[in-house]
Amino acid sequence: MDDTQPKEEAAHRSTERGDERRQSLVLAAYQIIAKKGFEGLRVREVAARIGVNIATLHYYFNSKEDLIRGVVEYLLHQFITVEAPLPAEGVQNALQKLHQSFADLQYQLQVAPEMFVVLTELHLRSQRDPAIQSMLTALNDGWQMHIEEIYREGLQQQLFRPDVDPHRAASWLIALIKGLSLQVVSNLEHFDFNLIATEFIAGFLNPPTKGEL
Amino acid sequence: MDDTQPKEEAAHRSTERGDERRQSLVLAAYQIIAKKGFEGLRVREVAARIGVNIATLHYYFNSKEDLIRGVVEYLLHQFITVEAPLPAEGVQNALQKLHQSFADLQYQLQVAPEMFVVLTELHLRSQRDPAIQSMLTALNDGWQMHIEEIYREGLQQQLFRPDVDPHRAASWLIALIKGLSLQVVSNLEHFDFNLIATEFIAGFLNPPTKGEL
DNA sequence: TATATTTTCAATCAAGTGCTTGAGTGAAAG
DNA sequence: CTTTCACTCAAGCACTTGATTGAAAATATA
Repeated sequence: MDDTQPKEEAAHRSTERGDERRQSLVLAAYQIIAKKGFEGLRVREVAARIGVNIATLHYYFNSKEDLIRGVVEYLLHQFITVEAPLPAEGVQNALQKLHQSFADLQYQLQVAPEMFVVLTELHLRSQRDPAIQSMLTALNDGWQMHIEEIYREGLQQQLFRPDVDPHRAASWLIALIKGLSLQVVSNLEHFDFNLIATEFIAGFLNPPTKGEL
Repeated sequence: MDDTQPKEEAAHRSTERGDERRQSLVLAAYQIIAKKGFEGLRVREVAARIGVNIATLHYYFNSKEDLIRGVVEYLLHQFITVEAPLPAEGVQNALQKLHQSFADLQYQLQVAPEMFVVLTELHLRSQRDPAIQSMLTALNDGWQMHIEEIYREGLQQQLFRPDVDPHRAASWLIALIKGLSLQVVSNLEHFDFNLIATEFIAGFLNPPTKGEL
């Protein structure tokens, strides 16, 4: 039996053509959510954007919630893919890794700002939807651990002040990134991420680097 | 003439009873948005919560959008009231003011977390609604200036490193606060604001205080 | 080929959705 | 007593929403 989850998304077998349809529907929904929020998501519009009938959508997704689940999975996959260990071009030390993390995020924020919009939508939804809550938690924890690990590495390499707490430092960084992306996405302010990365990381450096900023 | 704005909210004269009704409707809408987001806001429910007919609601607010405008005004007023200069119990230096700002926010986050939920909802809406966009911008700028001023003060008092840029420091603090509140509101993490305030502020202190953390 | 399965569609439904209509209410002003 | 006023409501209008149906078309399988 392949009932890995009690709630299966749809009662159709996996075919190449079908999987493509599914994916394109999810993508369409994702784009609509990015543009109009969950508030503005209509299954009719999702179907129309692909050029299929509503019933076709309901053939692939039993319900609107199912479709949304697909969107969440798609987003998380996107995010994780980006967050994944960089195509190692030589060994990097902790500092370089931190810089790289900032650079990745800046790139994503430029190239796919909708990702952060939808992510924020999910943040709000997570209050009411335990399923989204747990998925967000998982994403968050993964991110947190990734950053924490870098800080631990940096501590071992004695790059940071010995009193730096990896957990707290990582929490900060994540909160800061979320806040910044919120500001950017809302067009309230634009930031120079290189500068931010440099300054933020410098705040934890081992020898208090005077005048290096 | 008192046509300060072209779009008046409703065609009714201001009476004590009427203003109360208006306010209670706005409050009800605010609570529903906090609980279910804009996605879950129904004018019928707003009216029902107060125990009046839908038509009564539409007597006070020409449209749902009008009602939402009222909510935004209410929220901003709340926020500004909180952000307002503290009941000065003696003169405070810049450091104390920064700590106080953190304390205020922590208090609000505990006492009225919905405020931050709705604020985040507005952040997302601001992409599509220029009116909200400008209101948020105004709020943000006011906040930013307030913090910047504190930093400038602290620089003058030589409390901070001379290379600290007030604008950037304030931007950070605001972004950090927004990120933290997002985390807290989503139940992803809980923070010790006193600790955060201390560490964050310490990062900009003038004599790099070793071992003070 | 014939048979079964998968995919698509037009048409439809019940339950909402924001908003309006027209008829009132009691209190104050004339 | 009549008129005016701010205010309230039951009823319902026009439209939208997520979801379903039954029958075709497309595709695969025997």
